[in-house]
Amino acid sequence: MKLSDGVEWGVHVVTLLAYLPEDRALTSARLAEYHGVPAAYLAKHLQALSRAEILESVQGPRGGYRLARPPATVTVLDVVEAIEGTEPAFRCTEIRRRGPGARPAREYPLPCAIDRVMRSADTVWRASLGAVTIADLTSAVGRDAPPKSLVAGAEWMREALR
Amino acid sequence: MKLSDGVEWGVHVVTLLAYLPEDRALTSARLAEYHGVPAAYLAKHLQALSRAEILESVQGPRGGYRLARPPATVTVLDVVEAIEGTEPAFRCTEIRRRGPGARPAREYPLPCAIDRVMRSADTVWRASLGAVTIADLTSAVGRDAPPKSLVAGAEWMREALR
DNA sequence: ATATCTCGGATAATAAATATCCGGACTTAC
DNA sequence: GTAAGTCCGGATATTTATTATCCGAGATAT
Ligand code: SF4
Ligand code: SF4
Repeated sequence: MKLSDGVEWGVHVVTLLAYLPEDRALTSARLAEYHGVPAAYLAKHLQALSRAEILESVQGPRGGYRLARPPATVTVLDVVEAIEGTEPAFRCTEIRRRGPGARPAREYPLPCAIDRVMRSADTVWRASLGAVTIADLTSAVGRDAPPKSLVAGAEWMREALR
Repeated sequence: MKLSDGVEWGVHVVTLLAYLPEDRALTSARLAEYHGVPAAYLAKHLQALSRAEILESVQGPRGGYRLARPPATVTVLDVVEAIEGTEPAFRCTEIRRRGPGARPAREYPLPCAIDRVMRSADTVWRASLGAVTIADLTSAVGRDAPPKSLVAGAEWMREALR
């Protein structure tokens, strides 16, 4: 069980874009450069974020990606689900219906006890991620990132916007 | 993000073994037959459960696997971690230390905000799984499995034990 | 109008994780 | 003592995830 690398990238990208001036955008190549990750694969995840209405893309010269809505209305869960998908980590294979004790499907209560436990764990996991917004992250970054890093980041963004 | 199939199998196996008479054991082949899953692969997961001290193996004729401790002292989390491993689904790649804003490692607080969110979600997930024991599952099964299935299961076990 | 820049999607190659199989070591019952 | 039966660990195959490359459609600044 492992989350895709894209999840980390996605959260970072969205957080960075929260610092972007309104009405500007950053190109996928720049975003990849900033984070030091493979551009092609990041682009794929950016498309997913775009489809999920978390980012919006603007084409042509001076185009790129920017946030589609205010950081306070986007949760970490939104980003995770856009990239990783929404189906639960545990998928029942109905193995109880294969063995010697098998019965017709309608005799089984759904969902079974095991599935209930797994689902409930999945639910609290998602709830926990859903309780934090991107706005929360940016304020945390402002609080505990190294100051010099913030300055360098701001400088880089000025440069990237020409 | 997807849990290994072995997790479902493992939970089922441990639950079934809770019904096994003291001082007997079920062979991995029988367990695979009962659940209708590939024997060789199930065997691998059983080894993991054995290493985790959840099952204990007895070799030679009349050997096989049985529970290593009472069902009430084994949580679903124990089984999941034995099979799936204990490391969190989100592993930080330290991408913030690759970009233009990069600083020497000691300037960064650990863990960062994003990692904290992910860790905390992982923690509640595990806590949720850790709150349910195998004993809880067996009583749930007794409560809502189809009666005919229980009878057939008991019959099968009698036969399997010769 | 047009030349240029960007995303969007499809395709292919590579790497990694997962699922499967097999032969050897060990234990037990007789 | 011995032979049958079982687990154990490593080798193999299959699937999935990641990375890289390409071209077309649409948008925009000039
Ligand atoms: S008992 Fe539950 S977890 Fe197991 S196969 Fe049936 S529905 Fe799935
Ligand atoms: S900011 Fe946090 S999640 Fe991102 S790379 Fe650094 S430690 Fe990992």
